[in-house]
Amino acid sequence: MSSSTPHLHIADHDHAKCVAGALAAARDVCAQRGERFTELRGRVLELVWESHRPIGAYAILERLRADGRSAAPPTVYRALDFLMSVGLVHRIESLNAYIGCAHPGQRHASQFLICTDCGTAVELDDPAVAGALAQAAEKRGFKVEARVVELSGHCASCAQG
Amino acid sequence: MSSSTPHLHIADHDHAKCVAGALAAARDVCAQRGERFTELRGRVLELVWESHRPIGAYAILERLRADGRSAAPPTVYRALDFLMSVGLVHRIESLNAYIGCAHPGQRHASQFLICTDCGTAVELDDPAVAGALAQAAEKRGFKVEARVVELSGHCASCAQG
DNA sequence: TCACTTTCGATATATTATACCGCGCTCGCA
DNA sequence: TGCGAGCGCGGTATAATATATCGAAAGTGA
Ligand SMILES: [Zn+2]
Ligand SMILES: [Zn+2]
Ligand SMILES: [Zn+2]
Ligand SMILES: [Zn+2]
Repeated sequence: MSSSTPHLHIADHDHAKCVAGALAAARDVCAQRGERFTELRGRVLELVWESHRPIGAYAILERLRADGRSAAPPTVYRALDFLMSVGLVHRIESLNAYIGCAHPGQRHASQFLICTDCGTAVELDDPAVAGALAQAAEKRGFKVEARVVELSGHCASCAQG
Repeated sequence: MSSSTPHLHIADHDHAKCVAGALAAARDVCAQRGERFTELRGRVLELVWESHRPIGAYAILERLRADGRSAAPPTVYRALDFLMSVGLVHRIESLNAYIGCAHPGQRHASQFLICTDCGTAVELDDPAVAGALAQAAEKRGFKVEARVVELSGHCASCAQG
């Protein structure tokens, strides 16, 4: 009910393939890094990829419980922390929510375009933005370790679909 | 104790003047917009400007109580919401904290450089960054309404002062 | 002074996140 | 094949951040 999906404005796509691809990439990344891709971690990643909208930790928790599984907040946060540590999930700071990484296994910057109408978040890896940020920081002698770049507004479809 | 100030790496400056300037600008902004700059709002703004480090809502709350004033969380959040609504304070999403705006009363973009060593946050209004972001969004037909740009790392002084 | 609006005090509660403990499974290795 | 070290996870408790709501007080304009 509350979560009946507003139209997904991301160009139509085969979302099952989308999720399968994410899970396959996850297996690869973990194998390469000698990390364990457990059943729980897989399920949490799957839930994060349920849509292209950022999802909150407690929403993930509810879905785990709906699976019949016993779960508490640490269950979710541990899995999310792991998935973030290996670069499979990003945290959206302005929403306290999590989203699957669009470029798993690749070194990349990310910038998010978050639609406040349909809720979707698109991850960019825009070199001009990354470059401008790097220059701005360097100019002030600042050594960057982490970047949060989140633009909120209206996606192309919602703005005037 | 816990909050004994680590060295402030912002180039030495007369911070009293810094705070006084912020309060004066605040009066102007509120007068221009027909908003009331109450004693509480002034005190909260002063506390936000206590240093150039982002400060949490509950830290502000403690200081209000230390003044002998009765205060609860809504006291602080109302004042912060007001100050943000008139552009005198920014929220740092990646820290759940608040900082005084460096360009009150002016239309500006802002990007923050947050030092994880000394805690200071510097607000930039870098046109190249703003331009690159605007272009990246426009290219995808995205209408931007709000921007969160926060780089964490080491400031020039801390990196190798 | 009176009606109206805004600000504020106060209480309760929601939402997001972490600290900690102990068990059992996995995996490397003898 | 058995064993120990470490990791992942269930479970409980609690911390940290934020909002909903209501009524009283104070400012505002007529
Ligand atoms: Zn998809
Ligand atoms: Zn949209
Ligand atoms: Zn100053
Ligand atoms: Zn520093």
